[in-house]
Amino acid sequence: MDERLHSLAKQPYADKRKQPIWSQIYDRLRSALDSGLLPEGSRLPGEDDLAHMFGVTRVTLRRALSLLQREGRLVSRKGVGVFVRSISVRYEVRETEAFNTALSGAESTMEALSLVRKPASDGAAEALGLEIGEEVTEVRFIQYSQSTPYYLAIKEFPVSVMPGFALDYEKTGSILDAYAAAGIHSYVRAETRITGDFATEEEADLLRISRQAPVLRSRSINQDSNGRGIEYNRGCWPMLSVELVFNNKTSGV
Amino acid sequence: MDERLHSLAKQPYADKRKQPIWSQIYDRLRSALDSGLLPEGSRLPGEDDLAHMFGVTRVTLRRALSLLQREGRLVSRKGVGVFVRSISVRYEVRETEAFNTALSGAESTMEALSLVRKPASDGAAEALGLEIGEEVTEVRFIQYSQSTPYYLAIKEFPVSVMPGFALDYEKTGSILDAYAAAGIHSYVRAETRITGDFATEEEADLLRISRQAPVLRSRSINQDSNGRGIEYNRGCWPMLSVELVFNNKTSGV
DNA sequence: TAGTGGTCTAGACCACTCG
DNA sequence: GAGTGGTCTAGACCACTAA
Repeated sequence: MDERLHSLAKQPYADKRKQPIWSQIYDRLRSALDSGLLPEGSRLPGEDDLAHMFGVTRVTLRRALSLLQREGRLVSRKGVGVFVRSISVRYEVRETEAFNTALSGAESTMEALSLVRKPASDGAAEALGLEIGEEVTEVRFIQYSQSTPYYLAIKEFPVSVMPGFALDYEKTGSILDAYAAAGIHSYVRAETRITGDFATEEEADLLRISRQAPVLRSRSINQDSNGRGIEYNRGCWPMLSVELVFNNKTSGV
Repeated sequence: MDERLHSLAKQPYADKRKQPIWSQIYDRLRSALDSGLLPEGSRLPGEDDLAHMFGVTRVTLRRALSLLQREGRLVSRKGVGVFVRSISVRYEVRETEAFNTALSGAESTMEALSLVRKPASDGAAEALGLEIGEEVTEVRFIQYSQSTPYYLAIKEFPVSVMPGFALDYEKTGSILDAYAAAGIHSYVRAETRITGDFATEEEADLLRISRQAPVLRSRSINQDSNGRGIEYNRGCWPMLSVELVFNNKTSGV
């Protein structure tokens, strides 16, 4: 398959006044990714080799690579190489369903990174109506699909509402069960706020995307049936790998 | 104020093993933008001058500039210069309110770019449950806030539901009035889908952002009180200039 | 015509990773 | 130590815009 990449690289360029060379290289690499010529997880040839193959300088080649990195299709690891990141499909995340981690037809695993008790963040305190300095149980999650990380979340649960959350969650591994153990059998996603941003260094490392890659962020509030705030959630996806779906089933206005 | 920019540029750089020079230049330019040293709409010195001021090559300087351009804080116009784009605040767009153009405390103007009758797009046909080839009235909008464009929209209204839309809208300039003229006095935002993407060339020109700048996209469906699809809307914001807010007022689950 | 941003080259040195 | 990606330089030519 190195040979096929060579033949892709050796084609003559179109008039560069119409489309810059770096953009043409980008197109060719993208087609190589789409066609499976460069399969997910595989390593690209070194930048020196690639630049030579495409008949350009490393600077020009890197311009094409960096665009693919920002899109989340490639990831570079310093001193190691450039790798194809699996992006496959855009996941549909239904914000209005019973649980916000619902995924459309893709097996996914949610893994807790940390679980600590601490004072509520400013955002959580305001959203949940907590006193200053009031404590929450903070859990950090990362979600994988086919071993590719694609979602980060920080959830805060007020200790005053769910004093046993840490134990309940560690025992069952389920947030819904921890809700139930605190006597909460129904809740509603009261508000969701969506913004775009660029990944922080930590987020980029965890999601295995390049720094400065754009991400979608959500901040949401869960309330129990009495309107009491029970969860504040901050989430983050690589921009191109998710589609958020909001439904209103109510009729009339 | 050129003098203040000079003094900002002439400060010595920190250890470049800790933070690359282009990143340090980025930080200084950003602080110049935040502090108002480079006011909105103003033109930056030429790249040759800036590079000389910061003691680096144009290539290095441009790396800092391009990041600010992708963020939508700067816009370059070939043969003219680099300008400060007003970004000011993040607009809150409440998707669940009566009308999706509701803005939080900012005077804004919506301007129709075009109004044509044509076969429904694939997305509209599927979303609104139209026959193949069924006609819609398509209206393209651009929304400004303080003369800065920040929202593009393409709306499709089925001719079968609102045969007089074009005339009604042109007469009143109001979508709600055109709804009413067709006998629709209440409707609901049935579904909204949010994705991230990069601006197309046309979008970048209209929104006055740089090419390859990330954008937030929405695709939404309006239904009348009988559940009939009456509008399909595709919208697009510069990624960093909007916050989308979704509320669920229903209690219980 | 003069000045601007957009592109590209041919080098160079560095920090990092891994065998 | 060898190979990798990350950064930076000092030039150059081009297309575009406006006076």
